[in-house]
Amino acid sequence: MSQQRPGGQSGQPGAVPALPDLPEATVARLPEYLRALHNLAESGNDTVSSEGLAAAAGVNSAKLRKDLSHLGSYGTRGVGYDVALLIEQIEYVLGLTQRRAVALVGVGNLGHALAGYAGFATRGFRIAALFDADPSRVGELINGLVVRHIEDLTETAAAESIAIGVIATPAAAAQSVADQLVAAGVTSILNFAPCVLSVPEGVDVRKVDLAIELQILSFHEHRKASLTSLPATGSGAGKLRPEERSDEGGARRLPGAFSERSERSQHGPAGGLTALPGGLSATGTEEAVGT
Amino acid sequence: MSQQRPGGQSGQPGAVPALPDLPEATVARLPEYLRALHNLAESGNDTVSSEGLAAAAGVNSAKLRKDLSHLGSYGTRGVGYDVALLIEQIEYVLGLTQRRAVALVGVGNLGHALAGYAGFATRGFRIAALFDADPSRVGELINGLVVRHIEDLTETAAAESIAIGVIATPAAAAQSVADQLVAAGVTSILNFAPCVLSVPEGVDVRKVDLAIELQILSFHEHRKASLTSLPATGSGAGKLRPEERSDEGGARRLPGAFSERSERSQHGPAGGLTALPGGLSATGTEEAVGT
DNA sequence: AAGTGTGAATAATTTCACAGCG
DNA sequence: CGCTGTGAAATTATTCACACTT
Repeated sequence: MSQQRPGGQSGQPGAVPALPDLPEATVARLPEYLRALHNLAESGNDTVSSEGLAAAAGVNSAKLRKDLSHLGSYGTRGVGYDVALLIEQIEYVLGLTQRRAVALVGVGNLGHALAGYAGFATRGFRIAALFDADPSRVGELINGLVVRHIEDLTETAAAESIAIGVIATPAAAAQSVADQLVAAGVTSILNFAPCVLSVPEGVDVRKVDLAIELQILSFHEHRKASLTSLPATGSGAGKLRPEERSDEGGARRLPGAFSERSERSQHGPAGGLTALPGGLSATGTEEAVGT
Repeated sequence: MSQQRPGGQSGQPGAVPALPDLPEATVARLPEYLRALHNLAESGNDTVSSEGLAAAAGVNSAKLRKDLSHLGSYGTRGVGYDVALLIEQIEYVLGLTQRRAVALVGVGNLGHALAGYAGFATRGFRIAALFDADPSRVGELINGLVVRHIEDLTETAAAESIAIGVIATPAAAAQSVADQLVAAGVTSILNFAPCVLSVPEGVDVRKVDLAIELQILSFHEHRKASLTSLPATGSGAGKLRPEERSDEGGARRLPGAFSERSERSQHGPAGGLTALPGGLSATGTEEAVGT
């Protein structure tokens, strides 16, 4: 049963993939489920329904069940999912049974914060090395790790079996750092610099850009404001024209007045989640980056 | 022409929306285009083709054209897009014609880094206030701003017209902070704490979770490793079983050996982008969070 | 020619709704 | 009965390919 896509990418009929190739959207949500499950486990729950887990993870239950079904799923009808078993399964699928070594490049403002991030350790990773190009920073001790010069990257990457590189440099340096990471054999990169990286096939890059997140929020603010301040401007404003210099002041404070889709994609807005039933508080015990 | 969805959410036939309601996926990409456009403008280009802009933004040109067509689009056939005009349009749509005020709650490790983030200012936002719950931190001066106690939030939010709240507290405090932000009239929240926030309808929440990003990368690492280390294990390994205690050592270093889809969703991997044609370097001038 | 804008085709994702198991 | 697992439907997103404009 399950296993919707038997053959994977390779058309070869005989080969069975060692791992199911999950839809990307599902992969992106598994970590969220995992966190919720850990919270539940800590609260003493040893079983949970799709409804309960979905609420704790901020998705709807149909989506959750579909996602879990892709892993072959380990629920019991009429009962729910065994929390410990599901944790084990998801951690396995995500490759978290081994603690992966992370190299952080760029120990500026953000780099410092990341180097001190406790969530690294608690969620399956180990910061193994810090690098910077600035000689005046090399040698500095951060959180028990010494900052090395970027030129030592290749050597260190091999010695520490670096699996993931995190780029926290200015944009101007990011591509060069990425090239060096790739040359050192790193095939997964998390990029905090606001620029597009070009990497060879087989290398995964994920990007986090604070300003982009804010700009997306800004769009929705703009949208909400334009909907409320001109409630029924029947004519005019045919299209979008920068002339509308409104201050968007209109009415503040009216939650419940709109009816956008109540759930959003990816890391997007988690608005409109049905309030949690009872003891399943969504508030966890882990800390934010930094504390 | 264009304007695929004339009526917007409201079924009312007479009402014309002040803003087109763009697909979420498009909204999420507009900031990336905007950044690329600013880079192009700085490099002296005053016009760009969809091909060129797409390359600079890390997407393919068909997607870019479709995205831009949703805004009514301002290109010239046979020529391309006017860079300055497109910048103006996108900034308008994203609501960046006004500099929005941001309140940052939690000035720990990460909060400090965010408070010093230059991209805030350069990309349309103004950090207007810092808050923390820890009395020993209140009064501290960060980047020219004094840290206030969280209790002053409502008052300050009104005085400074805070549009967006950024939560950089431990997870345990995040829900409470979100409640206070909402109570103060803030309808957009960027959450760095690893937990799901429950907010009333009409409030947008976006989440950034470093550990989740790493775990997604971990999945792909795991996947790549299992594909290469057992190249043709015809039988066995029928499903996913945590027994496989392999070290995934196998073969390191083989870019170009796999053939995943060469482009990825949302903020996901930007792998496989065709190398930029000529002068359009994707490397910008902006800095990463922190520097 | 060169390159946008867009219908139509395809693919991915989400949601529905319910059969069937414990 | 309650709740999972899942086909089928609905929705959303991406890609193709080309008519059409400058």
